Amino acid sequence: MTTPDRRPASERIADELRQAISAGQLAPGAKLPSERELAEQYGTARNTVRQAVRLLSESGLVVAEHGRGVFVRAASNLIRLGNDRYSPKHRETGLSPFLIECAKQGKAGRFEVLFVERVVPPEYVARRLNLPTDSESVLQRENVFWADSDPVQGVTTWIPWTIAEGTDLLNDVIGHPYGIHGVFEDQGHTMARLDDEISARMPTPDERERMQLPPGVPVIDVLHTSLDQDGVPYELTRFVLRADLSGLRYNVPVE
Amino acid sequence: MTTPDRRPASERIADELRQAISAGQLAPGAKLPSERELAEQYGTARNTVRQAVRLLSESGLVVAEHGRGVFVRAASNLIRLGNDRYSPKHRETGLSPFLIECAKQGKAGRFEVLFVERVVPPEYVARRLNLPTDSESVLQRENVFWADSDPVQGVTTWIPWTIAEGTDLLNDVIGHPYGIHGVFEDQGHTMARLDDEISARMPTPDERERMQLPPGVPVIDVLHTSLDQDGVPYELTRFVLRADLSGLRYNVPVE
DNA sequence: GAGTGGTCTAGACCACCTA
DNA sequence: AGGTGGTCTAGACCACTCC
Repeated sequence: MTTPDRRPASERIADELRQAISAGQLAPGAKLPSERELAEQYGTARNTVRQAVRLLSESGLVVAEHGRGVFVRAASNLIRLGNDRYSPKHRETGLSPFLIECAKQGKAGRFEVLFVERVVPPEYVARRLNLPTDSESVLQRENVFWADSDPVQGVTTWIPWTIAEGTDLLNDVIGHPYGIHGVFEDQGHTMARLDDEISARMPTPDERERMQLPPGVPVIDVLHTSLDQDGVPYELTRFVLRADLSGLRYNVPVE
Repeated sequence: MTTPDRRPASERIADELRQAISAGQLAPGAKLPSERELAEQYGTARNTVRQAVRLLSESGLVVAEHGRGVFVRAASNLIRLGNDRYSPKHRETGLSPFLIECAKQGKAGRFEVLFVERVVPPEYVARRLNLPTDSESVLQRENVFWADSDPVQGVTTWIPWTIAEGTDLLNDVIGHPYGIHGVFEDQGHTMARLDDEISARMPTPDERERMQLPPGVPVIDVLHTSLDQDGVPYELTRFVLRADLSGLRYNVPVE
């Protein structure tokens, strides 16, 4: 006689499915039996099976698609962004670092401009850029980046109004051949250092919707500050990345 | 007449609670009404309230404690590790970078050694260290780091056996005043560059247990490679960090 | 229209915490 | 003992997909 499994039924079911997946009986892309079928197989209520599926989905093993079924998630290469995304050596290609990385992975990258406006900065922006929070002291630009048909990044950039005023940065489309950072250089700010603060968290409901995030996928939240040749911060960008499709990489000297 | 809210009741409830939290009516540490009370207030079944609480918990706003209640999570400063964790300037303190960071945040840091053994390296380790996978070519060391009473990091280090053999690295306690990296320097490897590959994901059930992770908290997974003065990789460390208590920071030159 | 996942109900019992 | 969250049941209807 075997020892009875005293754990909750939902965990037991999740475990059996997990094993079937790692054993290859359920290959990436394969469809699981429907929740109603599983409930009957295991002799439980459908809600219990749903709880099991949620456990798997939270650890990123499966994705539920409404009206279609639950599928084993295919492992995919991460698009890695890192310190070299601003390197001058990528200049000559005329492509933004995101598009270069997409090309490497054989994906089609594109982006949309959502919002360009002069605003009052949030506190965490003002603090890092040494600006006041009591006036419209920054220009805010918002973009979304896509790889193939997946939205993978939300990007918000804040630029001190004293720098942005009267430049191409106010337009949706940046005319400068080197993009936004080309404009900064024309204004006398060359990026000498970057300061990236990185966190990970679950997405807000808003982000979940905008990035079409499957449940159980976290986001990587990067607060990037650009520092010029004099150590002055002149631009701050917040990247929110889908953690299942992207990552970061820093290959840097030890100082 | 106002437009009826057509979203699911669970989302509506989650939203109202979210607003109460951000408005400060429910301060950090405060206890929410019990699920049964909320169900009655909103005129729904308890399961619906539970779904709402799950949504909040997944975005890290609240924590449910079995038998006690659901509490607004206190915002806590992140312990940020980054490129300067290996900087020689921290040498003189005689503290490891993790302990320094803990001290800054006013927390008590400590660590445990779980495992020190010669092993066959996993493929991703062998590839980055240019080692074979068909022999016990590396020394593997595992640690857990604590801040106050919370386990915040699992750390696994792999060192080529040719470097580790006969050194202090085989012992649980490293005698060298500069720690593990002091030993590497004695062996002729000074860290000139680091290469950190960063991802985020939900924890495995195993990690969830070992780090006592509340549900809905992701982990940050860092694969760190140390490169010496000749560009040779001589050590690889994998950090798994609780994303709710820790983050990363890279302040680096643009090359 | 048939089948799928998403949401919801109105109960029940268990495991844990506090008093 | 009484209250809390955790799990579970056996239904129901809705929203979406595919044929």
